[in-house]
Amino acid sequence: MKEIEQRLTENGVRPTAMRMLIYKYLAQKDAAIALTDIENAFAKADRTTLFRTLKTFEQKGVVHQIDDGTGVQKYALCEPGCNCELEQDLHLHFHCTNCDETVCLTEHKIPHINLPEGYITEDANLVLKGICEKCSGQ
Amino acid sequence: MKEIEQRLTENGVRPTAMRMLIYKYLAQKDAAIALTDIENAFAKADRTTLFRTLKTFEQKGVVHQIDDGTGVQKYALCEPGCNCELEQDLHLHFHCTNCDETVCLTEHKIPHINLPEGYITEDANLVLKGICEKCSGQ
DNA sequence: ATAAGGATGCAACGGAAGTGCATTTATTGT
DNA sequence: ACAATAAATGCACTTCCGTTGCATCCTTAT
Ligand SMILES: [Mn+2]
Ligand SMILES: [Mn+2]
Ligand SMILES: [Zn+2]
Ligand SMILES: [Zn+2]
Repeated sequence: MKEIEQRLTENGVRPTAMRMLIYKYLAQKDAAIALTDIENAFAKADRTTLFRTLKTFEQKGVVHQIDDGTGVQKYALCEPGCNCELEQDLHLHFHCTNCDETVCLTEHKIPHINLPEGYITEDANLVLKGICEKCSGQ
Repeated sequence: MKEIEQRLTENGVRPTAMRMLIYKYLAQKDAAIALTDIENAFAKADRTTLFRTLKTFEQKGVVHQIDDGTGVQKYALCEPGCNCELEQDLHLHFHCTNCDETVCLTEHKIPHINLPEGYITEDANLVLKGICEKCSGQ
């Protein structure tokens, strides 16, 4: 718990009780988390607070947002040393169509694509979909 | 207009007046189209009809859906010979953060990614974001 | 002409993101 | 310790988009 407090402080996020709980919750999950998930896990807290906590985390580089194509925004903790706010940690994400979970594949970066003249690429999002390792029974 | 009728019929879509107009609208646009766009273009038609038309088109392989990360579903006509319903035409998409338009880059396929053991990839979505050729003034 | 099936229109629902404002809690200066 | 200030939280409400149920209209086949 002390480490969480420190981590938040380092990133310029004031470590309130709520925020540390949310951080802890994110840390113990290996899949990306939607606002609704947190809402269900913390029934007592207000949705707005959770929403704003995620936005604060995102802004301060504690989490990064993931668009996996399901239509709901998900979030995952940034790796230590991840510079996703600078759009330099373009790892890809995998969405399992069986268990509906999305995970970061931080080791797999998005390959560089050569576009025609005139296109200036500033960001990229690559989502692979299929069956995850848990569900494939492998 | 005759060609549109034929195209729809070929794909097993009954060519009603409304549907041909929507097809024509999609054909004359070079960017991906959201339901709201069509709604604005055809003020007289009902949202539901337009919605179901797009779903029918998608199901019959006339259009493919595009998730560009903006949170709104977009659609674009399938290239002749595109087998996107079989998930074999995995071209990438470019979303311009300046003009907010999204285009198909049908010539650029999503590169194959080697995943760890256990992951079975069945589909992929790659969206590049930045400045499009129109907006870069190039 | 009639029956059947498909297309369209109207109304309503639901999920999720987001905002304004009041209230509570923490921080700072005196 | 107290007042002033700022930040965090909670409540209510809104908007946007996708989606569904059901009634009606139109087209097609018998
Ligand atoms: Mn990630
Ligand atoms: Mn496309
Ligand atoms: Zn899975
Ligand atoms: Zn542009």
